Amino acid sequence: MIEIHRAAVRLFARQGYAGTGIRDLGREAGINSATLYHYAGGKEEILVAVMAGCLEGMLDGGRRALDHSADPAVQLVRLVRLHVAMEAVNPLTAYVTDREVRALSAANRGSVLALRDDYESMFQQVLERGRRTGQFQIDDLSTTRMALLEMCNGVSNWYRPGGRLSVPEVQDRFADLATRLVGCPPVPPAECGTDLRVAVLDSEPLDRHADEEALA
Amino acid sequence: MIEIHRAAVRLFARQGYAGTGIRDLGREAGINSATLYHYAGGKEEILVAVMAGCLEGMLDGGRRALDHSADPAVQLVRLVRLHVAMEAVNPLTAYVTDREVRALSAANRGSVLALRDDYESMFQQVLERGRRTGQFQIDDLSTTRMALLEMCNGVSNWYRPGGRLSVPEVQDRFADLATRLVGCPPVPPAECGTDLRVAVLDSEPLDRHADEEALA
Amino acid sequence: MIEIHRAAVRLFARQGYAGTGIRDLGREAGINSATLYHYAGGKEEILVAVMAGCLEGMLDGGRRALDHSADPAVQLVRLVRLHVAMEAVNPLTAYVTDREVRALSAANRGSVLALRDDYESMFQQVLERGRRTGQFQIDDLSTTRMALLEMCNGVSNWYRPGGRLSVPEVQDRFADLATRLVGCPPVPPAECGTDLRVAVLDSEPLDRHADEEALA
Amino acid sequence: MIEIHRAAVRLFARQGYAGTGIRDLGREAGINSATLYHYAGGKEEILVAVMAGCLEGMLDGGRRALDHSADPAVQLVRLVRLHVAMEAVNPLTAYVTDREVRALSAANRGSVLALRDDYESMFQQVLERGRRTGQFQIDDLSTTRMALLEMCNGVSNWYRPGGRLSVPEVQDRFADLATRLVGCPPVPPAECGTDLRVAVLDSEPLDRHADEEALA
DNA sequence: GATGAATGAGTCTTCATTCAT
DNA sequence: TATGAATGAAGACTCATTCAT
Repeated sequence: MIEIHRAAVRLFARQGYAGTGIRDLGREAGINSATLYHYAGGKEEILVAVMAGCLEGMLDGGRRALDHSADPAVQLVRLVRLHVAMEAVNPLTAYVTDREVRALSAANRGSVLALRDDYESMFQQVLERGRRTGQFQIDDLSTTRMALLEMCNGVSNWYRPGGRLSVPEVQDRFADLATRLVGCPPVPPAECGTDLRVAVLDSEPLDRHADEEALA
Repeated sequence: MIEIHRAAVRLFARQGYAGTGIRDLGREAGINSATLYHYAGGKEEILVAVMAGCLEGMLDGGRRALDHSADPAVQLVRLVRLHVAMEAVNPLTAYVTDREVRALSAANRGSVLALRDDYESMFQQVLERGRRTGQFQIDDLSTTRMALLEMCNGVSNWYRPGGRLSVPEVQDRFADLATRLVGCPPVPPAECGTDLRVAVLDSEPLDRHADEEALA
Repeated sequence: MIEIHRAAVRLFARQGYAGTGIRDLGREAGINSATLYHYAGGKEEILVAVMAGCLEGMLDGGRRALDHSADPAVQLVRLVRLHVAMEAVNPLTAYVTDREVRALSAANRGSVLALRDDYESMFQQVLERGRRTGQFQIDDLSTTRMALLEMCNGVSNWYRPGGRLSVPEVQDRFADLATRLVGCPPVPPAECGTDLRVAVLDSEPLDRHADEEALA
Repeated sequence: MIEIHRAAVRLFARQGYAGTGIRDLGREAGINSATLYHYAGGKEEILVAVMAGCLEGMLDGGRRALDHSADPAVQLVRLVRLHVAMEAVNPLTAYVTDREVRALSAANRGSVLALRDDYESMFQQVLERGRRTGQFQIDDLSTTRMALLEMCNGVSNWYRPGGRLSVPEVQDRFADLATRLVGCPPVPPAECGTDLRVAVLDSEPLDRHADEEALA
């Protein structure tokens, strides 16, 4: 049930997975904690479903970004725009997906990490090709990739829908920052996907009242 | 006792604060869990001590960085070099300090956040002055500050002492990335503090056997 | 659940509140200690419920005793007969109610003491009026009230249902002792409420096997 | 060490034996809890010593009271005057002695109860002889004895040195109440021991600041 | 004589989970 | 479909006691 996932994301973001009880989840979702098992199958199953949904959304978006053009600069900007939009539109889901991997049991952690590695390898490949073509001025490829990803992941730490900046504004800023980071000129708007949009995930809580200070 | 703090940081980084029991802490430190109370006074006290030690170390370093020169570019690079060194030399302590704030009770959270805000305002001020002097090309100041800090904080996610890169090498890379981010030319080595070093914190675990996969 | 309260009264009377563990309570009630929380909500909640039930029973009885007649001598004897019956019929509950007030946390202690003060003020008022009318020969009112109440409270220390004396016999004795104490002639049976009876409280243990030596 | 016993009585009266930790005792006495073992030998040993001291004091006084005269009325009044004085002069010690018997382990409980039974049998014998001589009008001897003792024991619940009444005043009141209870005329002052005094026990705390509300 | 260090067993309470209804 | 009841294990923390110093 969608409402369960939303309640879970809200609480996991606020208190952490380990710090959230199954009764908290039930109360937040408005159901009995035993009913929660009926629908969602258990605490870890909820977390896995949330993470899988988020990572698959990012993978889908990433593949579409790469398909659009063969130019590494265009690809990078489109990847970043999509990633940032995902974080900005679904900050709580993205936050939980990024930070609670360690809470998973070994088996689930493996499959989630596989998805994450798939996703991150897209960035790696684009950076490699951009350096090979001479478009990117990158000193250490791995360091740059990590820095870029951390910078983008961080959006879920501070951005909230309805805040000072619109999602496209955030995308513009980060597209600019990303090209600076790799040392290539800005990509003209025509090609960089200013129209790229991202859907609200099922697991993303809608109510903006209760969790404004979720991440302090 | 220092060994307790080290054990705590090791486990908090691996399993999270809420996911770590005080019996786990005792076992990791090689003492009875009751003895732990004798020395450290409780689970949250340990976390607070670790965080305060880390943040005060960063504040001290940051103040020294700013004192050295009035040039924003120099200040920025020195701030980044120190911050990155702190994260690279004490990755587990920095990681825990960054991510477990929500686990604190209200009173402790307040004082820890005060320290963190003090620290982050140094970056804010340097960026502001650099933009005012025209040395930095910054679109949105707040976004840039967050991106910069997230990028630097991320070092503790992937760097480990003894890894492929030395700490000075990481500092060099991030100094370069930071100047790119703010749109200013590289700062000549003579002024940017290539000699800046950072001490190993008391709370940073030394043993590299047990936590290789700590953050997966 | 009533059985939990009964088990609690049995053990609190035998070992004291602080000397009784929640596992003891569970074992005595025949349930898991976690189940006890499901029903009773915690150790102190149990004690508060027991005390409130007892004191409210005494207050109700006391009010009825005063309503029956305006004659202080009649009122006194009826108060004493009811009080003594309550102690004799529910000795363990009354014993715990009287002696474990200090175990309560501040908030609960306040409300319990308020009930007790209400009850004791009934005695005070009757004694005052009896002295004013000249029916009672009382030297020091406060001392007499304390002595009278302690004497009556003490019944729960030594009386047990099914013992040598029946409850009405104990009532007769104490009615006599009370009139002696205040220096007034015996009240004729017709008016003094020889028919006053008291109900067994929900919290009073029924089983007379396990707690014969409860109060030694 | 006397100071340890005093601290213990203060805390046992306020929080109960089971509710008082050995570290509390140390803190109250101003010494380390390990030192306490050196002098006093353990928690229960302290309680036993306090109780024994109190009961032996009462036994001594009781024997002297009986030796003075063969008249049951005189004996009763002298017993009561001494008992009440003991409770009034040493209220905390008497309170603890009366109420913490159940906290003792079997062996110690036996010997303490033996002392208490010895003491109470004095009252029993006096009452018996008074009834035999026709001086006392007693219905049920056992009930009267319990009522009398409870009434006198209760003094430690509400009397505090330095309060509204002096000790001799309390003695006067209770001597009067006791004769009323047994139905004999007042005993002339000349014979009833208006000069009977009682010593402050070693275990009785002196400081009246901290424990005014000890027994609420 | 006095204490800090140390601990196993205990404290109350909450946990995730199952199951009969 | 949905839940109250139930529990063993675990949560953080305190206990009375011993012992080397």
